[in-house]
Amino acid sequence: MGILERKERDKLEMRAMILETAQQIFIEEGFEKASIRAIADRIEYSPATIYLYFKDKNEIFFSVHELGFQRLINEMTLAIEGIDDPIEQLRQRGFAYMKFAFENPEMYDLMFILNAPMESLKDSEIWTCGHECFVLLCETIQRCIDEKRIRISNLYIATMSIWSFMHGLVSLKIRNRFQKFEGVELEELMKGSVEQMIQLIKNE
Amino acid sequence: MGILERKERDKLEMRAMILETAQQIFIEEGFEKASIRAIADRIEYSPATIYLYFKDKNEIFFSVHELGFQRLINEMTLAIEGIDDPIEQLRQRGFAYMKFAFENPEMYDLMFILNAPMESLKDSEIWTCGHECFVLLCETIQRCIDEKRIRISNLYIATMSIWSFMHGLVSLKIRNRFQKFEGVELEELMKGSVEQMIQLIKNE
Amino acid sequence: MGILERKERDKLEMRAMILETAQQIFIEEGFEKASIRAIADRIEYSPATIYLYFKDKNEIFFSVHELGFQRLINEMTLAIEGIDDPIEQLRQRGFAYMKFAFENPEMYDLMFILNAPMESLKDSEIWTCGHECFVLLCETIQRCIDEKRIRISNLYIATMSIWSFMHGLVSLKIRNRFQKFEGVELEELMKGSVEQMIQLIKNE
Amino acid sequence: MGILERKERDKLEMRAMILETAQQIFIEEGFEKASIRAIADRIEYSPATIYLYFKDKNEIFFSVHELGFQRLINEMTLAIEGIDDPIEQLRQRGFAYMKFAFENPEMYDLMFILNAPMESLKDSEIWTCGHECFVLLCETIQRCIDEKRIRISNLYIATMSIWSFMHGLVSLKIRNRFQKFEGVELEELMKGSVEQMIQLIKNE
DNA sequence: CATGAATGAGAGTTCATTCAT
DNA sequence: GATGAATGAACTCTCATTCAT
Repeated sequence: MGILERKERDKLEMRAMILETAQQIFIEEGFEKASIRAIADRIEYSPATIYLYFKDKNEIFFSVHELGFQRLINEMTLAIEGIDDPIEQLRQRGFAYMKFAFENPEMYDLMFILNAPMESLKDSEIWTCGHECFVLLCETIQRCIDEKRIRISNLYIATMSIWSFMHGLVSLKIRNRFQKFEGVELEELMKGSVEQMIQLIKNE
Repeated sequence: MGILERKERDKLEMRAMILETAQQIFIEEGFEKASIRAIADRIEYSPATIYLYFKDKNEIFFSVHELGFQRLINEMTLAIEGIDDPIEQLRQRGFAYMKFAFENPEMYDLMFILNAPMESLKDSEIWTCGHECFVLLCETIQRCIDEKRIRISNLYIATMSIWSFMHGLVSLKIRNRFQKFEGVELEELMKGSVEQMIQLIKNE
Repeated sequence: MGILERKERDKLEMRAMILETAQQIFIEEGFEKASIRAIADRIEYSPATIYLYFKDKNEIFFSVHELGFQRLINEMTLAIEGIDDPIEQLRQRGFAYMKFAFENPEMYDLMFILNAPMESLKDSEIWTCGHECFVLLCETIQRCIDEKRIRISNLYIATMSIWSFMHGLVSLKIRNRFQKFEGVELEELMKGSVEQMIQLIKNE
Repeated sequence: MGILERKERDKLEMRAMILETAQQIFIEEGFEKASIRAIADRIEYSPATIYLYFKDKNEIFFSVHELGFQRLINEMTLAIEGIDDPIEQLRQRGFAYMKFAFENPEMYDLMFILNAPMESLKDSEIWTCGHECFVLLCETIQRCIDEKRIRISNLYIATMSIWSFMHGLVSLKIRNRFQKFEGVELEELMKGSVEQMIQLIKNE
């Protein structure tokens, strides 16, 4: 029925609107400021309304962080379009990851640094969205291994190392621990580090 | 003179006491629980008194995180005692860093993840304590470079890369993003990654 | 006619369903948990629908408490089946009352303690269901008086006294004011009190 | 020191003021309306201030109900002044209890009907204030028993029965379940019931 | 020096109820 | 007849901070 469909669509739109707003607020003002009330104010609904669409605050931020992963997954997929060489794929995905983090630092925070979204995961559940993103990285690395293009043979170790390296880079930057490097064209330096890392793991 | 000196000494002692207590509380109960009132209660002074010694909460946590750095610097100094080989120094310092993080996760949080302590830095100031620690790492790496033991020649890039890698490892663990690896002897895997990293950067 | 009748019947069925559900919920989870939404959820209708059948929450609880009275009246009727001696009837009805209260404490609450159901009574109305139950007690007591089996001659005073005594017993228990007696086989003590009361009012 | 004493006194006065206000509000508007905010508004302090003097809402209402018991105990003590005959003491204490309940119905509610104050008692604690009041009743009854003035020999049963009877009377009245008797000079009838009860338990 | 007292601002959440559709 | 959507008005409680004394 057209009516049911429309209602369903409206409902989804409202959810999307809440999520979009929540996202905006903490991108602009940080996670701490993103209270239920603040969201409600901005969409010009009452706080109670929010609870019609989400169980509690954690559910909202878990959903927002899923949105973030959709975007990141998208970026990392686009990043290798038309590229066949697995090392080049790795490089491009690394840069895409960094770019995402710098363009959306609050979102990156939520996705990879804050405790909040993980706390809303019940024990039985799994960090699905994080996993999907992780799989993308694994694919590229698996190809690198299969084609003997990198000097690491264990997939787990390779993935963990590369991800950790990338996360360390961006999170130290985001949380302002790279002050010592400021003034030296920090972002250039970071890109240089990624490049260096690739040179190191590359076979020959 | 004696009087002034005593006053000065008293003041320092009080500061130290507050810091020690603040440290205790959030090592035991986490950052969230370490409210001004909680600290005041434990030292049996009033909250207002704390403001005689510290400008605000962030300043306290900045100072506490300095304590953390003293301990980390100590660990990293001990780690290389009697070791001359720079690569071995690097390995031991890496493990010491990891050990510190896992044994003091709340402190590591404060030192390298939380925004709070950095927010108390005025623009003119510098992250001194972080710097000292950083310098230790630089020394080892500089020796590695000088003696051509690693495949990186730029000190900045080398330090940034190695530190990022280490920080990524421990912070993803602390913030629970390594769920995918759980069950695979996570800590073993992490140590394996560090070892792998050393193999990669080592010359020959 | 048929249509109107059916509609009328449907309406009554819906009311009954709502009441039955409301009753269930607070028997299981207590008065506090029995929100309009909780009822609506369980019957799988919307909260708004409930307002088509009941003016407000109090009216629902008034009706539910009527259900309770139906059950209590039933118990008190069964209690004297085959018993002719009015004193014995009194005893059995007393025990039946106590039993009902202990087996349905939340319902007893609603019937005799909570304000909610009485608040829905307009001034002109009368507490009919309470009255019916009251009448049963009066009948037995009237017989006791007529046959000179008790030492009280005024029906009002006798009824008020006996009911008050019974209600006092069970309500102090339900609301946890008998802590001092805990450990002394409280329920035994209470039955002893009832028996004692009967001995006291009995003639000879 | 005078200063310390004054401060101590001020503190106690503030506590008393909060309690007095809390009491007023729910005497005037009922327990449900007696929110922390309502209290704060009336004393023209902020809600947060209340928490400087009381741990939480339950503690306030527990304290208020203690005040009530002080008053009740006082009334019940005065009630027997100059009276030696234990039966007469019992009568006077019964009337004093009833009078208290009718003059302070909301307070009686809190003391003997509402769950709230009991919930704030930890398991280890005991309902001290209720106990003290209870003891008064016991004393009188014990004397009645010792002097063989009543037809009950078991102190527990006697106390439980008499208290229950009295509580039943006043609580059914307070909670509006005596509608059937309205118009018959309800309060007279109730006093008649008390008198009747005394006649029944009296020896000879 | 130390503090008791106070607070403004804000948090998340729940509920009975209404009304256009 | 039924309801989805919405809300206003509450609720308790916590916190960093200030200031007169």
